[in-house]
Amino acid sequence: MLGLPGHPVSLRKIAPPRAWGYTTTLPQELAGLMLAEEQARLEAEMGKKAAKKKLRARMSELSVQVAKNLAEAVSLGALPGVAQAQAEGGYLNFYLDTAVASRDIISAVLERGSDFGRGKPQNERVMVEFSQPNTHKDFHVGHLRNVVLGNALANLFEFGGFEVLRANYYGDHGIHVAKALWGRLNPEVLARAEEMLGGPPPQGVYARVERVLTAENDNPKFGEIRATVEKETGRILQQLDDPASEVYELWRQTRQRDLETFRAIYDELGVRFDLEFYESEVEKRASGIVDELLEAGVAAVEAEGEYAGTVVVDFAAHGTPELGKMVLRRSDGTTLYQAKELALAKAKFEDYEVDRSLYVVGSEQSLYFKQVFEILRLWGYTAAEKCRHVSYELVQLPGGKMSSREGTVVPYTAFVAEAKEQALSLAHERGISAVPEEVAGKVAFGAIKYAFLRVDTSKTIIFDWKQALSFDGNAGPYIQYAFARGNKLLAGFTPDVPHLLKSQYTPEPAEVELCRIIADFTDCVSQAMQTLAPNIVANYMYDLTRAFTEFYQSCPVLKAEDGVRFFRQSLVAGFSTVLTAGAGLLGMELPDEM
RNA sequence: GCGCCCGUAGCUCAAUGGAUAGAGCAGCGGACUUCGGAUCCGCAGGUUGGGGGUUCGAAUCCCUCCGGGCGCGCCA
Repeated sequence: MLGLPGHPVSLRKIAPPRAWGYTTTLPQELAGLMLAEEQARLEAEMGKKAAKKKLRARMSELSVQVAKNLAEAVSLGALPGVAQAQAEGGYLNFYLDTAVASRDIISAVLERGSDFGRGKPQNERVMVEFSQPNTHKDFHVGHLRNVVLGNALANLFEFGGFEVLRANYYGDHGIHVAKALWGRLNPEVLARAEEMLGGPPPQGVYARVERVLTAENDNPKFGEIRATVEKETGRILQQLDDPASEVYELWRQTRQRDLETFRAIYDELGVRFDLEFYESEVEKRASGIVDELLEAGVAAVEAEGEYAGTVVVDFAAHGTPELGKMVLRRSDGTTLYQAKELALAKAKFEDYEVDRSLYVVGSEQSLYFKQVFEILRLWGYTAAEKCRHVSYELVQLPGGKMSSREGTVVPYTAFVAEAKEQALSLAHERGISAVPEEVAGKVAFGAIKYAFLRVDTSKTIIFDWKQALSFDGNAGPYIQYAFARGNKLLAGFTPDVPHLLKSQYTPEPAEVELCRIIADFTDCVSQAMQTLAPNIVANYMYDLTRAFTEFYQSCPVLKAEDGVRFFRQSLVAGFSTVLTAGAGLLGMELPDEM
């Protein structure tokens, strides 16, 4: 539009605190081009650094001048909605007519309602696998990050127009189960071993047995017990596959009990799954999968060396030596975990015809998933290209890693109970004695979910009770509180878009700012989806809420005269709509009052 | 040893390569007899771990060093 052949002009939104509009850095880019020749000459003369220094002032002067010239050359008529073009420093800014832009965006929100920001149907099916808890082990706050994250991602893809299948994959089989069952079957022996070890045992049978198996202790008697445990857990593991055994029945019952516990947690968190896979089921197909991979030439029997007799995928033979080797079947004929993973992946592709597959799993599995996806690719699944490991860092304690063996995990139930109590006591402090349990729950879960989601997934969360239970400032309840306040301003209000579009009201700066942020919602959600980063939405929610409270502070709504009140109520309604949509994406509930 | 990730204010975190690096907490000082004080406003706090490079422009990209986390198993 500015007649500059061959040079792309990109417009960006003006950096937030400044104004509502678009900007281009074209003047600076042009200044750089215009002085390039001279710079080359100077560089030869005095060296690069000195040349740059010398040209710096002229460069910025020139870009200012170019910006001015361009601003004068722009014909505003050609740019609908733009009120003025202005040179500022080396930037060329296009400012929107904020009154018009504000009315337009509020109207758009009120018209589309809860569909505002929603993507067009993509005609593509994406499976999001998350949570994957192990039965016979405790559910702790580390697992919570996964659930909350996976759920938010699934919501984002749904909102983005994809058909989403939420999948869970329960670890209900394997050595950890055998260990837990041994502890249940041999409580006296376990207690005796713990006596020798001293110290308080950790919570949960699995953790207690695990401690006995790994603790340092020189007592020969203790060594005997340990040897017994090792032998018997091996036996239990085999019996798990024999429905006639007594162990099998115990497994069935304890497994069922744990699955119910998990489901109660998901229910409480407002998370549902479309599909539930079980390791004990998938396992049955694992061996056949290994045969298929052998036949396909992806895997091979190892002839010699430390892996002699196993079935491995040697990535060096397939052009990706950096992935090393992956063993699929032991030399004794039993399969490894990854064989189950591949069997499950095959089912996902074939039975559910997924186009994309997301695996929400901790970052420590990063190499593992590279290997798995590469095997799928070698196997011929084109959808393997669209498999993603959604990696997130662990939740740690100030003293280091959470360890069930050392009894340092923060159990889910204790944490949630504490959060609810905190919500109630804060309400009491504020003089509201009759807080409905329901509201306290929403506030507590809002705080928890927001706390986990606002942080970039690549950052380790150091769990701190005080901080996790902070309900002030940049926290979930701040957002909920604003919503509750906004609600009060909407009693008896009915949106009327045609009327709004005719409004002659000139909004105050706080109102314009709120509108500007509302207008950003669409970009926010698509960026969050594309980068698999729900924290973008969480941070957006905070910005949006902050703009609202500033508006609330400076612009009376109910007390304003009719025309102004109508505009402001429309704005509040738009805010509430977007806030509700964003909260829905994060899996956060917004109480009508609190 | 090799690979991946992280390092931003005292603490916890933001910032599609773009303008004066922003919030919350903690600290200090304030707020209209007006729609809800889980709120708002102000002050103070920064060599973006160090160094080099690329670029008109770097917290962001590249190299290197330092510090921290994780992974590299016939575990799951």
